[in-house]
Amino acid sequence: MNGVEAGLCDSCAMRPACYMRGTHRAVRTLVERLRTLARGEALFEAGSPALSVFAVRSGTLKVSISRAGCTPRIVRFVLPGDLAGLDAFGDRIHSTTAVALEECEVCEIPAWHLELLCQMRPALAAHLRRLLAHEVGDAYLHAAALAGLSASQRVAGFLLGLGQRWTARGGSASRFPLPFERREIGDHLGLTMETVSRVLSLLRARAWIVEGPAGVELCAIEALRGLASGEAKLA
Amino acid sequence: MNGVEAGLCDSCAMRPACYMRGTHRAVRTLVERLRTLARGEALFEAGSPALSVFAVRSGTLKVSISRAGCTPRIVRFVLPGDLAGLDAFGDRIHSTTAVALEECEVCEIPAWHLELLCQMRPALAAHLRRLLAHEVGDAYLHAAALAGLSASQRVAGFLLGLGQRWTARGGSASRFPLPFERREIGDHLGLTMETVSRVLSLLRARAWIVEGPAGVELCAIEALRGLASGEAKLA
DNA sequence: CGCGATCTTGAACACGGTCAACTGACGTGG
DNA sequence: CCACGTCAGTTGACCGTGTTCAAGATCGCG
Repeated sequence: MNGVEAGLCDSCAMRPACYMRGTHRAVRTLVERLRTLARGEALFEAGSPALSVFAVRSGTLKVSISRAGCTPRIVRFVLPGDLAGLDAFGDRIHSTTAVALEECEVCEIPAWHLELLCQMRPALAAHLRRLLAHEVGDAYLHAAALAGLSASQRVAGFLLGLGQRWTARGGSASRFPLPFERREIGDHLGLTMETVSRVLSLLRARAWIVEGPAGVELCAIEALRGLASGEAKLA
Repeated sequence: MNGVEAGLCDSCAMRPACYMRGTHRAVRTLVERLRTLARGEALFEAGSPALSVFAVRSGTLKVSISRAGCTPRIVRFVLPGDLAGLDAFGDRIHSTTAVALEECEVCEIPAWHLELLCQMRPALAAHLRRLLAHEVGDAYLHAAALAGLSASQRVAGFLLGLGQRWTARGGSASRFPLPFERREIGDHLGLTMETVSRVLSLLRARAWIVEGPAGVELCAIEALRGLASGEAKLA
């Protein structure tokens, strides 16, 4: 728990700030504690006070928002290295719920601590603004996709986007885990489980993807790109 | 241009920071200059360097994002008092385009100036984080609406949401200008112009809204709420 | 007055949702 | 060890919402 772990922290969004790096003095750590979440366990829930920001070391989470009277919609998936709970900087009340999709390890960073640090290190404050601005941009792109793309475009774009995110973490753009249920993918893309299943079945039939226990492999990235951009269709 | 204007600045998102307040020393102003935009003119465009943040004094803008190969989608509408161009804090390149829907007056705030000020005034930095976090939350809610709501729910929710935003600015929740074309509303809600027109026609036929040259009046807020939440339907 | 842009309305179609049946994997208990 | 229940996923048939295409209506403005 003291000292940075090789690999694990390399692509963490909080790396520029994290005190753990290279020190063994627990008292100097930015991270209050390491939390472990079991599959299905909530990291935070909408409506609860937002006191901390979380950096995910391992595992994936889904972040969802519920509107009165409809099923919760997943606004984003959190991969290792991502932050969750940045809405702590809003009204100090979480507007979203984050649930672990598998066993997860997260660093809990008290918001007051982070804010204090921001006052002393302008670069950190700027970094945080950058992360926030990036999240806004991502949300806008997602909304645009929901508003304008067909089911198969959304699914293809989703897979390609995941690949991109994994490469940014030192993984492969074409082979990565897919720890989501069909329903969860649908809740993220504004589709039903059945539609997601149908599209994935077609992609498999075309051998553009292969699904296995370890995740998914994108075998025809270019074809998927054509599909996502609308140049090609899944007749 | 020096000194705050009564009313105009009262509900500005930058009010806690704005140097104009109560001073006549032009050199102490946070605002670099006041820009006037004609209808249709762009405040900034996607891909261009993001050097400033803008506070809108009067007029409304549309902020849109384009994905390759499809028509631009409007991610939000900017009302007087709102900020535009907060994505300046991301990669220093605008990811969106902002276009005036009518004659607009905006305060241009250089990003470097704002950042400098943030270092000296932690409260301002926190305020900015709050604005950013709020924008994330709004974008998530919008995405959830696009993913899960029917056409009439979206339109009703859009009108109610606009009313809310106008009340926050000291206006009326039930009578406000509607300077958007059908097509623009559709581009925002993920619908076609025709569908927006049909829904609005039905709302007019039910006398739940009245449209005039001055804008729109919501005559049956409760009915609209029921529609937006899905309890009622526009048969 | 006449042109163009916006808005409206209608009719046919297609995409994705809904409902339902079936499969296969996994875990529990007889 | 197999029977059973459960749950995720698959696949099919049907249907409804919203899109598409097309024809007018309305309004602003030269």
